[in-house]
Amino acid sequence: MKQRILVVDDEHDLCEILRFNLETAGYEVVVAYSAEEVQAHDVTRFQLILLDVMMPGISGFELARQLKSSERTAGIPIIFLTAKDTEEDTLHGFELGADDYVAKPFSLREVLARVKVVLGRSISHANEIRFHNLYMDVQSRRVTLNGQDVDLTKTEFSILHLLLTHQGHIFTRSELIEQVWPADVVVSERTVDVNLTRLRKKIGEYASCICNKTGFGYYFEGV
Amino acid sequence: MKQRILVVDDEHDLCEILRFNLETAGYEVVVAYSAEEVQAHDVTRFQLILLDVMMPGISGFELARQLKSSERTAGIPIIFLTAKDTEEDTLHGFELGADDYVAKPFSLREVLARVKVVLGRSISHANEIRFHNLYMDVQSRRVTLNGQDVDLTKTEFSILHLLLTHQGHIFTRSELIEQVWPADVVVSERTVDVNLTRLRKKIGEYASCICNKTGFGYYFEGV
DNA sequence: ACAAAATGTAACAGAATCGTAACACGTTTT
DNA sequence: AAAACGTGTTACGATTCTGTTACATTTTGT
Repeated sequence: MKQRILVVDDEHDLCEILRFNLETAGYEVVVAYSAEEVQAHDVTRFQLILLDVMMPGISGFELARQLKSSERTAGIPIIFLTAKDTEEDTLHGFELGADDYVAKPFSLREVLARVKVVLGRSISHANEIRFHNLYMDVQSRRVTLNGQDVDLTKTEFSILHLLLTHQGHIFTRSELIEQVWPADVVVSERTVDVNLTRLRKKIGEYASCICNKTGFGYYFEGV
Repeated sequence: MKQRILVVDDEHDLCEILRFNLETAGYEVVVAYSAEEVQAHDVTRFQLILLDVMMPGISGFELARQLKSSERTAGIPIIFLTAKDTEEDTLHGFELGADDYVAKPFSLREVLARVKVVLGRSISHANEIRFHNLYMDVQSRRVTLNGQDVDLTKTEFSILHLLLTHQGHIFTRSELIEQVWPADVVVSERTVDVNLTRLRKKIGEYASCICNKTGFGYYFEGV
C-alpha cells in the first residue's frame, strides 16, 4: 500500500515539483493550495503532511494547531516548510507536534530524505518518542522515566529529542550547536559537553546511552 | 581528493571562465563543448555536471534525460545553466532530476554557491560505503564489520575512508598525509605506517586488503 | 645470499579530548 | 527583594588519542 502525503502550500509551482518528486519516490500525493482547502479532505487518510507555514488566510501553524487538537488527526506527522528558522518558530513548531522542519529554499533531496525518515520511523504516534522506559511527549514537552516525570530544561529537551530521533547517529559539537541552539547565538563547543553531562544526570539508567566518541561527537546508543 | 565537475556548454569563453573559477575554488574541471562530446567521457567519474540547456545538436535537457535514465549515471547531480527562466523550463528541468538552476547571465558567486551546496549535499547523500561486510556510514561516522561496530579513531576513519573510496589507488605517504592530516600539522612519514598498522588491527579479516607496495605506498586491494 | 632499504609493530610520552564541579550572570519565581 | 533556576564559561583531573622512537621483519638490488 502506497503511503499518502498531503502537500499544503500556496505556491503552485512548488507543489508540482514536490508532487512530481514524491510520486517518483513512490508516494501517493495530494495537493492543497490553502489551509481552507485542506478541510475538504479527509485528513486521516494521509500518513504525512508537508505544510507551508506562511500562507494567506489560515497559516500553517494555525492549521497544525487545529489538526493536533483533534484526536482523529493528532497523530499525523507534520513537516513544516518554512522560510523562518528562528528558535521560537522551531520551538513553536515542535510544540505543535512538528516532526521536522525544512527551511526554504530547500533542496528536493533534503525534503525526500526527511520524508523518508519521518515515514520510516513511525507510522502512528510520531509526537511520542519512546526508548524502553524513557518517554518523550514532544507535544507537551514532557519526559518520563519509568513513569516518573523528568524535569528537563529547554536545551536538554532539545538535545535529547535530537539524539533520540537519530539514534546511532554521531553528531559533532558544531552540528549539535547548529541543531539545538538558535542560529544567532554563539556558544563555545565545550558548552555542549556540559549540557550533555547535565542531561545524563537526569535520565538515570539511560545516562550510559548517551555516548561520546572521542574526536567525533555524541550519539544515543540504542540497544 | 578533489571533486570533479564536468562543464558542458558550447560557449568556449564561458567554459573557460567557469573552469578558471571552479579550479580556483579547488575543484577539478573537465569541459565538453557539446552533448555529443560528453559521450567520449566516462561520466561516472564526475561528482557534478554543469549543463547548458541550449546547445546545438543534442540539447541539455535531452542529455539530462539520457543520463538520468541510465542506472550508472542517474545519481550524478546536475545543475542546469539556462538563459530561459520560465516556469515550464524550470519545472521540466526538475522533472529531469536537476538539482538546481542557474539562469544566465549569472554571477560567478552564484554558481559557486550552488555548486558548493550541491556537492556538499551529495557527499552526505552518498554516505554509505561498502566493501563486502565492511560498512562505512560517513554521515553518522560509523563503521561496522559483519554487523559489529568497529571503533575507529578519527585518523583511522579518515584513512579508511580515503582508501575505500579509491580502491586500488596507491597513495604515497606524503599523499596520505596531505589528504588525512590538517594542512597545518607536520608529521613524519613513518607516522603513516603506524596508523595503517593500527587500522589493520581493527578491521579483522580485511586487514590484508590494506596493502603496501614497497617504495610506492599504501592501497586498498578490492577483490 | 648478503647488505641496504623499506616496512611492521610495541612501547612510551606528550597532546588532545572529555567529564564534571564550581562559578557567574541573567531570568523567573516566590 | 530574595531565592531559585537556567545556562554559558572556566578550570582541572581523567581518559583517550597519536606521533615518535627503537627494534624486528620483510623486501629489494646486486
